[in-house]
Amino acid sequence: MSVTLKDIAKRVGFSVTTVSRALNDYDDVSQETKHLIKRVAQEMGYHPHVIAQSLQRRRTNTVGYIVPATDRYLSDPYFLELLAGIGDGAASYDFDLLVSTCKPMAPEEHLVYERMVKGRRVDGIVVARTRCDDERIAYLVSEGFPMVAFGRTASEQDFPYLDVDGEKGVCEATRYLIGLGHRRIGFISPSLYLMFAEHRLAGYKRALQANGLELDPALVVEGNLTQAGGHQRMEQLLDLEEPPTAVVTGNDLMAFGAMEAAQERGLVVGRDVAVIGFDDVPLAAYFRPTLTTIRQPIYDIGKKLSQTLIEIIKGEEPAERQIILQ
Amino acid sequence: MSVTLKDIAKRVGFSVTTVSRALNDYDDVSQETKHLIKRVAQEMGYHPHVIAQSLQRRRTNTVGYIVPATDRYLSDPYFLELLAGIGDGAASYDFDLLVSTCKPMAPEEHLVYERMVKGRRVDGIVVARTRCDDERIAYLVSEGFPMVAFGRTASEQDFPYLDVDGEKGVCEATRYLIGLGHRRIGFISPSLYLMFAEHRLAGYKRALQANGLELDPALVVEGNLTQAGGHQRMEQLLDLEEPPTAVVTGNDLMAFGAMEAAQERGLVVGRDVAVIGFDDVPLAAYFRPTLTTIRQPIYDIGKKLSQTLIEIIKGEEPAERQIILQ
DNA sequence: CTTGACATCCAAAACGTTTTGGTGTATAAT
DNA sequence: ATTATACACCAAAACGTTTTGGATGTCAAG
Repeated sequence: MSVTLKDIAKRVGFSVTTVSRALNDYDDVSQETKHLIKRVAQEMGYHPHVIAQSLQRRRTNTVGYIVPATDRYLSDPYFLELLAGIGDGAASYDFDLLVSTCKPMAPEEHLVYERMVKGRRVDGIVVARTRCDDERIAYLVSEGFPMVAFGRTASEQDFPYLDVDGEKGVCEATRYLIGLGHRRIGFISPSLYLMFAEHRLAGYKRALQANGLELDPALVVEGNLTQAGGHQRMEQLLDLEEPPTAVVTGNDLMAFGAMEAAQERGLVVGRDVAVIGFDDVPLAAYFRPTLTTIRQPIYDIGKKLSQTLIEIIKGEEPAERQIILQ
Repeated sequence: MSVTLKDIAKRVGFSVTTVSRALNDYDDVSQETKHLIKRVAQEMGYHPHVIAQSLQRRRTNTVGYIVPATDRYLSDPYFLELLAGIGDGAASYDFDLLVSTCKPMAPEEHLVYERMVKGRRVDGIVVARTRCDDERIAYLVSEGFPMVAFGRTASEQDFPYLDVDGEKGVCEATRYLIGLGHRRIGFISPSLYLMFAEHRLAGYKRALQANGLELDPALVVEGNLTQAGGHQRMEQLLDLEEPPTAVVTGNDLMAFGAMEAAQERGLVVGRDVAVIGFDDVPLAAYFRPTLTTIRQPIYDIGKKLSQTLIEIIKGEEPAERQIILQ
C-alpha cells in the first residue's frame, strides 16, 4: 500500500494534523519541523491521495468536457485541437480534464451531463458547439453549475462564453469574393440548429445585401460539417442550372469536401470556382490546392476556455464574462 | 447542497447503512423497504457522491490516457479517433476517462504519469504509440499499476498489449507495389525510436528481400509523422538522381504530405508515382486523389484497449494478454 | 507574579460513502 | 422450552485528507 499522512506522522513523531499543515506550508509549524517532515515525506515517497483531498476540500480540481462525437467516426481535427487547448489550459492551473463522448442531440446526452454534475466528478464543464436553443446550457445554468461555452445561444440567457465573430468573418470573406467579381456565391451552411451556423449565414447575407446582390435560396444549402457532407452539397450546387462561381463553407472539413467535388468534375479550384472555409484546422495548411480559410485559433480558444472556467470555479469572476474574438 | 444518504435516512427513518444497502440491492433489506428507499431517493433527487464512493471503494472507475501532443498543434486525427474509442470502451463499463497531454519524450512526461499513478486518480492507464525502449511502460510495470499498451516494445518485458501486425501490412503493401512492376520503392519511416517504425521498416525490407531487390539506403528516410514531414521527405526522395516510382509511408498524414509534394512537381499520383499510407484515418476516405492505405481500425482498437484494461483492473485476467491484429 | 501575546502543536470532527460485525425478532425444528 | 435459522436492521469504523477549536509552553511587558 502507499504512504499516508498517518505513516509519516508515526515516523516523525508528530500528529497527522501537523504533518498535513507542514506539507501545506501553514505558518503554525516551525521551520525546523517543516523541513523534517518534508524531507521524510520525500524519502518515504509520499504522494497525496487526490481523491481524499477532493472529498474533504469539496473540490476535484477537474474540469469536464463532452466531445460531441458526431458518429462512430468523429474525424474532425477541430475537436482534438480544442481538446488539447482545454487540457493544457487546465493543466496550467493544475486541473485535470475528464472527457466523455456523446452524440449531439441524443436522448442520453442529458444523462451524461447529469452524471458529471450530480456525481460531482468535476468542478465545471466546458460546452462547445452551442446550439440555438441549448438544453445543456439551460441545464447547467439552472443547476448553478460552473460552466463556460464556446459559442453563444439564441436566447438572452446570461452565461459566460467565448466566441468568434463568425458573422463578421464570413461577411468579409464573402465581400472579398464579391470584390473579385463573383456574383453567384454559394453558401454551404452547418446544420441550422447550431448557433454558429446562424451567425455565419447572417454574415453571408449581410455581405450580399451590402453589395446589392439578391439572395438566391438555391445557393444556400445545409451540410453536416463532414467532408462527405461538403462533397455532397457541393455537387448539389454544381448541378444547378446556374452554378455558383464561388462557395463559402461553414467549416474546413466541408471545404475540403467541396474542393474534391469540384475537382472531380474537372474544375480547377481557384480558377473555375473559388472555395473559402472556416476554422483553420492544422490540416488546412497542407491541403492542396491550398484552402483559403478564415482563421480561428482553436487551440488558444480551448486554452482560454478552461482558464476562464477555472477562474469562475475559484470564485474570481473573470473580468469579462463574454468575449467575442475577431 | 445536495442530497446525501444521511438525508434519505432521516427522511425514511432507517439507518444510513440500510439506505446504502437498499440502493445497492443487497439482499438483507426487505423488498418493501428497498422500494420505499428507492422511491424516496428518486424523489429527493439523490445521486451518489462519486468521489466519496471512490475513496471508500478504493476504485475510481476511471482510466487515464496521456495524449502525446507532438507540438502545440497535434493535428493527427488518429489520436482523436483513438480517444473516442478509449472513451466509449470505458463508458461501456461505466468508467470515465481522464485525459492529459504531454509532449512525447519530454522530461516532464514522467511527472505526468507519476501524478496519475501516485495520486490514485485513475485505476489504470492506456499508453499508446509505444517506443522501442519505453520508460513509461517500464515505470508502470515496475509499480505494478494496471496498464495496457497499443504497441509492443523491443524488450522482452511482459505486459498486456494490443498491436497490429505492421510488418505484415507493410510487407504486403510493398509486395503489391513490386507486383505492379515497381523496382525503386521509397519508404518514409516514422521516427525510429517508435516501435511501430521498426516493424513497418522490417516489413518493407522483408518484401524487398523476398523479391530479390536490393535495399538502397537512400530510399529510406525518417519522417516525423506530420503532413509537413511527409512533404519534406518526399521532396528529398524526389530529388534523388534515381527517384523512386513508388513510396510507402509510415502513417496517413505523411502520405498526404508526400502526395502534395508529388503533385507540386507536376507528378500525377497513381500514374507517375504511387503512394501507400498506413492508418486509415477517416479523412483518408475523402482525400483526393484517393489514398491507398493499410487499414487499421483505430476506433475499435481504442475501444478494445480500454475494455481490456478494465478487465485487468477488475481482476479478470483477460483471455489473451497480448493480441496482434492483422 | 500576573497577563497577554506568540509560537508550536494536536485531538476530534468532518467530507459521503461502504463494510464489518454485530443485535433483535420471528418462525421452525428439536 | 430450548435451539437453530433466517430475516431485517443498525452502530461504528474505515477510506485519507483538511479544518476547527483549542492546549501547552515561553517570553516579555506590566
